[in-house]
Amino acid sequence: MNDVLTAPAPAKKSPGAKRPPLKKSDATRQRILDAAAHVFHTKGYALARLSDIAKRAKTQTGSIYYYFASREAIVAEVLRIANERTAAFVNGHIAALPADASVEQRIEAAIHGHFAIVLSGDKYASAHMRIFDQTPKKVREHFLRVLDEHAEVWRSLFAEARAAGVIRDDVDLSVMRLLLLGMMNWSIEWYKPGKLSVDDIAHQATILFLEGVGRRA
Amino acid sequence: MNDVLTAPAPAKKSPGAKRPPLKKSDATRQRILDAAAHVFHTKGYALARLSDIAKRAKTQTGSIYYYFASREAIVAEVLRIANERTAAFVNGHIAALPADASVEQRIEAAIHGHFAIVLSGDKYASAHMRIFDQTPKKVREHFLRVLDEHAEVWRSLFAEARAAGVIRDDVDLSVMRLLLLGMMNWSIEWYKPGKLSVDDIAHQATILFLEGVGRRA
DNA sequence: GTCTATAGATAGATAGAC
DNA sequence: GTCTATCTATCTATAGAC
Repeated sequence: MNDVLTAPAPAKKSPGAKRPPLKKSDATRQRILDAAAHVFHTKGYALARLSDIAKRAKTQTGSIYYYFASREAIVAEVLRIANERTAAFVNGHIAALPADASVEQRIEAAIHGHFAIVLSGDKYASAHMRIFDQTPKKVREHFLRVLDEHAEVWRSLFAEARAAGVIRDDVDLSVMRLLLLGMMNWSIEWYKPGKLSVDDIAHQATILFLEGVGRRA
Repeated sequence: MNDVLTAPAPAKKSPGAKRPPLKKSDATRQRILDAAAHVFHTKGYALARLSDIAKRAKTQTGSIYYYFASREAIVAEVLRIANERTAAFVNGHIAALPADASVEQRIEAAIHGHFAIVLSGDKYASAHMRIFDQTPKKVREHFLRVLDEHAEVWRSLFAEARAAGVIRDDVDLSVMRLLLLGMMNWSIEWYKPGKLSVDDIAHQATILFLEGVGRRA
């Protein structure tokens, strides 16, 4: 179990000096993971059967065990990838800004990035939001730590904003960060593509977060 | 199944003109429900075994079926009670205000009420937050409708605020409502009693919602 | 009304052929 | 590497004694 969680990501060994040859077995493993992310997202962890995953991955239930030691090892890997992608996405949105962007602009970019990955159908990220707290305790505790590491981006963004004097003094930065993340993460529970785009939602959330719904005096 | 969901709450028949006599069987039923709420809250729906519930209710797994037709009937009843209590709590907080309270004050009261029931350990309400989307599809769909009815309080509060001119024109009321509820509901994922009280959190959330984190110009 | 015993079904995991 | 067959455990739900 612990192995599952603490083992580093398979260190893509390049068996020459060339690009990874994309072996057949890697492709199958990938299909299983993609299928798992999809099934977890759709049915939740509890109702996701290995047979559902196998079917979608066009393989057999038994075959899965050639790649993964257990059902739990599959979720763990799905969650690991989800975290990796989410962090990369948020960081990417921030990095895409011009070097002289204000801290408000960077917060806005981070919010857009987070909504984008949560709502735009990345199977792994949406599976993560959906199943995280259905997951076995050990797995959950492990990824709570990972999540906390990734929260560092937000923490430093907020600290910087306060230092720059753009955040009012009577709010607690940790609470604000957690409320903001909650508001974004929960959106998967209600958002249905339609009238409003993901960017619209992100924009509305940015207004709410930075300025509130109240009319300025 | 449908019976489970559409049946009205057991219509406390008073077999005289007196107060309900609190039969023994009612007490047992109540113990089972309380136990179920606790176990659901603690382990999630998927991992909650009828044997866990029976043990905590000091009865036997088989005995549960004297009171409930199925495992599903138990969750349905737990969710029904949770919704009832949450609505009553939020409405109660609003009603406790003086008659001439402003709409901002009523929104603040509603926020305090919602945080209070979610974070202050009401077993039913916290079970609801924790297990809702692990629940069988039919149950979930039914309570989504119930939830939507209860959202009416928030809708009218927001509509009133806009009519009173205290909400800025460039925000979508539905999106605001959903973001606010998400921010509150997700808080159960991170809140641990400690430095900050539930009221502190609610106060911070109210500032965030009405005024935003940004410093006023 | 509450208990014990057990039926019946399901699903994760393993073994072994190919 | 992938398949089929099966073991084993678990859990909901029912039957029937008391």
